Amino acid sequence: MGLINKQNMIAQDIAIKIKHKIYAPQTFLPSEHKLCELYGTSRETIRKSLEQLNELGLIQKIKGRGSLVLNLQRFTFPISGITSFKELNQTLGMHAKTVVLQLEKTMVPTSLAVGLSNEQPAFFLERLRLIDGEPDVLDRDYLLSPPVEKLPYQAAEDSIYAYLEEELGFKISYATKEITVESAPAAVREKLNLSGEGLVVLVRSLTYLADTSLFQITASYHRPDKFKFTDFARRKRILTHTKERKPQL
Amino acid sequence: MGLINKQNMIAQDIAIKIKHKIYAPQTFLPSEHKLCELYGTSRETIRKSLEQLNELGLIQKIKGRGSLVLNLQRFTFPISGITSFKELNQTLGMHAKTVVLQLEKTMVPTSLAVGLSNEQPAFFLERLRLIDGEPDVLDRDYLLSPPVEKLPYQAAEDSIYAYLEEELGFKISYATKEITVESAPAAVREKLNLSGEGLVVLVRSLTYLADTSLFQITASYHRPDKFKFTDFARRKRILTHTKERKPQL
DNA sequence: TGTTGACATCTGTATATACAAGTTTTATGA
DNA sequence: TCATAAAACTTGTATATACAGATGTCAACA
Repeated sequence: MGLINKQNMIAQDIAIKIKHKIYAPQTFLPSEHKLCELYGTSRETIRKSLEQLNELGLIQKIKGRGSLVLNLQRFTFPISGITSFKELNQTLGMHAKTVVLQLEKTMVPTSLAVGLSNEQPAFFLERLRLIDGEPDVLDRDYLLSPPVEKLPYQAAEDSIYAYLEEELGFKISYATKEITVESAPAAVREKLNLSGEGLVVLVRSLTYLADTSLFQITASYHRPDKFKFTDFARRKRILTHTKERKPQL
Repeated sequence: MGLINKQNMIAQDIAIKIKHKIYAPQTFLPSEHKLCELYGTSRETIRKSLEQLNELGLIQKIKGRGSLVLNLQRFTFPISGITSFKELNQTLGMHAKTVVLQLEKTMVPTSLAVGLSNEQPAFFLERLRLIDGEPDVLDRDYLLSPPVEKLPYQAAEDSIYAYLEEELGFKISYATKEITVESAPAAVREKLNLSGEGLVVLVRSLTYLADTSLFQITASYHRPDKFKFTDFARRKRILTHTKERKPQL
C-alpha cells in the first residue's frame, strides 16, 4: 500500500487497537502529549492522525478532556465511502461470492456518457453478488479505456480495485453516488430473482482518479429486501449558501 | 454561528467564491502561498481550510500542481451528512413545506431504546414534508429529555436544529444513518398517499451531541418514487482489518 | 458543608521553519 | 530543432513554539 508516512501509520495503529478493544469504547485515548512520547513524534502529527479517526467516527474529540473512543464500529464501518465488495466481504466477514456474468470491450452507451466525448471505449463488466448462495446485488461497470487498457478475467472475479491500485498503480481518489428506487429492467429482475413490482435499489456511482479523470461508471442493482446502507456523518458548518432573502420589490 | 476562527472563515469564503464561479470549475485556486498573502495568514491555516473543501468535494488537491475546483456541485451538495430539512430547502431552492402532525411529550418506545435506560422521556414529533404540494417524506422524531427540556411548536415547524443550536447552544456533532427499504405501516402509507405494495425507503438516524450523548432518534419514511440520496466520498486507505488468513489446521 | 479560586492538564488555533517530492517552465547544449 | 538538465514553482510531511479555552483537581476559606 502507500501509507508510508507517520500520521497514517499512527492512525492505522490506533484504529487497530480500537478494533481489538485495547482502547475500549467509552474510555479516553492517551492524551496527545502522551501519544507524542509513545510514537516519538510531534503533537501536530498526532493531531492529524486523530483527525482521521475522528472523521471516520472511531473517536470523538472533546476539548479539555481528551479523545473518547466511540462504540459504533459494528454498524458503521466503512460501508459508506469507496470500498470494494472484496474489502467489505473481508471486513464484515460475510459469506459472499462473486460470479462474473460478462466481460467484454464495448462503447459506453451515450445515455450514460455524462460529459464524455463521443465513442468512449470501455470494458463492460457484469457481476452477480451472492450472499449465502442467494443473489443479492447485480453490478454493471464500465471501466473507461483509457485509462484502463487491460482487464484480466481474474481481476474481475477477485477485486478490480486491488488490480488497479496494486498492479497498475492507479490512484483512486473519490466518487459521487446516487441512490434511488426504481423499477428494474426485465434482465435484471430475472438475475436477481425478483418478484412483485420488481423494485430495486439502484446505486449509480462515478469514480475518479487523483487527477480528476473519470474511470468508472457503475450501476448497482440491489434486492430491496436485502439492501442496507449505513453511514457515519459529522455535522459540517461550512455552508455555501448565504441566508436567503426575499427579493426586494 | 460559531465559526469564529480563521480557517473556517477562509474555507467559507473560498466555498462561496467557488459557488459563484469566481473560482471556476476545472481551474486552479491560487497557490497556497498566494492564499497566505491574500488572507494574511500562515500556510498551515490555509492548508486546513483547503482540507475542509477537499473533504467536502469542492476541490481536488494535486501534488505539485495545485487545488483544482471540481464541478460536481449541482449534484452533490450537502445532502449526505447532517443537514436539516430547512437547510436543504434553502440550499437546493425546493418548494417545500412542513406540516406538524403531532408534538407531545411521551416515553421512547423500548423497541427504539438502543442502549437507553428504562423509561426515557422524550418529545415525540411527527412531521409531513410536502414538495410542490405532494407528500414526500414523513419524519418521526424522538428528542430525548434530557437534554431537550422544552420544544416550542414554532421550532418544530421552522427548524429544530436552528432552535437547538442557536437558542439553546447545543453542539450537534455526529449521526449514524441506516437506509433500508421496508413495507410501511398502514398509518404511514395513508399519510404518504402510497399505493401498490406500500414500500418505503426508511432512513433511521441516531444523532449525538459533542459530549457523545444521544439526543435524537429519527425514522424518516420516504416515498420510493421521490427518494434520492446523493453522496460524495473519498477513498480512505485507513483500514481496521488486517489481511484475512485461512486458519492453520 | 459548601463555595471559591488557583493550578495542572487537556484540546483548539495560529505561526514559523525546514525539507521532501511532484510538476511546469526555463535554460542549456548537442 | 530537439532532448536534456537546471531552476522555479507547487503541494506533502514533520517539527517546534506559543497562547487560548475548556475541564478537572484540590486546597483555602467562609
